[in-house]
Amino acid sequence: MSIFGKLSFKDQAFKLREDAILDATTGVLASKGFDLMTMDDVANLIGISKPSLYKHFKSKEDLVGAAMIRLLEGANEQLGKLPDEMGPRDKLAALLEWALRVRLEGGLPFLPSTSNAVREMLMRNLSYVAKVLKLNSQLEKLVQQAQKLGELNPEMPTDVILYSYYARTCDPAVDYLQRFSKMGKEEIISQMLRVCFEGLCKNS
Amino acid sequence: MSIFGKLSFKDQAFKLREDAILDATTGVLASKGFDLMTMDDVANLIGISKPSLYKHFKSKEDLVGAAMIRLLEGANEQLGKLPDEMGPRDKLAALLEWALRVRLEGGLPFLPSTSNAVREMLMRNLSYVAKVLKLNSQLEKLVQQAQKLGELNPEMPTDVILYSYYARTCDPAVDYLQRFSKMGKEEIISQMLRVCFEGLCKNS
DNA sequence: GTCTATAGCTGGATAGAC
DNA sequence: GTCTATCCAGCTATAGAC
Repeated sequence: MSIFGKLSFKDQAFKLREDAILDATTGVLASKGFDLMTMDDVANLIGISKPSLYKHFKSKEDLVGAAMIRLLEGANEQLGKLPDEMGPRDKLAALLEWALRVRLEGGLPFLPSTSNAVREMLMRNLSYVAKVLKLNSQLEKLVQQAQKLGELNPEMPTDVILYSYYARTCDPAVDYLQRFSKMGKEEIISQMLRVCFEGLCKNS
Repeated sequence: MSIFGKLSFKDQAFKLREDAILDATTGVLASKGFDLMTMDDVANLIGISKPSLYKHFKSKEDLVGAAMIRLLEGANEQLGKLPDEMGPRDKLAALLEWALRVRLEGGLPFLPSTSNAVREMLMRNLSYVAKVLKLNSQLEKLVQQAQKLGELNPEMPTDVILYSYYARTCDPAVDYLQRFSKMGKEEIISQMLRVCFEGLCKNS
């Protein structure tokens, strides 16, 4: 952020390295989860030593928080890209599709569905909380609009829809399908979208 | 299992103590998850020392496996209780309802949705795997029957339905509703059942 | 800034007395 | 079988040399 052109190289390099660290963190988190991820895992994966890692992020909590924040920023950006003429339900579907694709390509699930402790840890990260709240209010509005238009069930409480929507972004069925079925990524995504909106009953 | 009446008292007492240990294990697992659960947690909760705990279960993996096995046995028993005249879809709904009620009352989620490592650990427990396979084959049959009858979407792959069904038993939306909504247990259960079978769209 | 080395702690598992 | 006391591995985080 220097006003001198000279330093922006350094800043850029710094940013690149941080991005590489966050990539590695994301990968380890996706495969082992927070509790089993060690700082050595991350450091070794990018070929630096643990103390160097601590120069960039002052704690494990801080590091994981940064990875989650980057994910939320991606979601936010994705949401902003959607054309204005798109209906609210289609916007929700498109964002879910994006989240599932990220996961299927080795990224993180949107929410730490897993553990209470992880959730609480993230909630102590004010920067993370701010981004969650921002995204949440956008999504809540979309759900309400969709309900008014009859695109989503108007008789269902908004929070039931919203939380169930979040839950689909980290649905374990995705992992099972990826492991035990012959389906490809895109087919898994389209099936999950269908299950989410239509349920298990509907005859098409 | 002695053939002498005398010893059955001892056996019964032993069984009771093991049940108490498994209750405690279940409670700790439900609140902290596998990785953060310590043997001290369990031992302290029932007022015995760690070595005593190890007399009953030879490792943490063994202990958690036993708790999961007891849960699966409960599910199996529940399934067996359902009247024969009940349709396959209603049976699936009734079992899901039971699983959600167990969870809302502080029990364990059906699947270890969370972690890869936990799943692999359980898969090394042959007794657990046997029970999973047995339950799975029953549920798969029910899904197929329901699809034939048109009670569940016949055009959807059976494994998509089955895995999504499993996923609903550990749906994080339940936790969020319990924490952030004013809904009671029974209302949460009925809403989750509706979301599962009807999806987020359907107008009732 | 990067490393090697290590402090400090926690938690699984066990030895050995009673 | 129950305990106290302890071992040992692995992890977060840091000290201190270069």
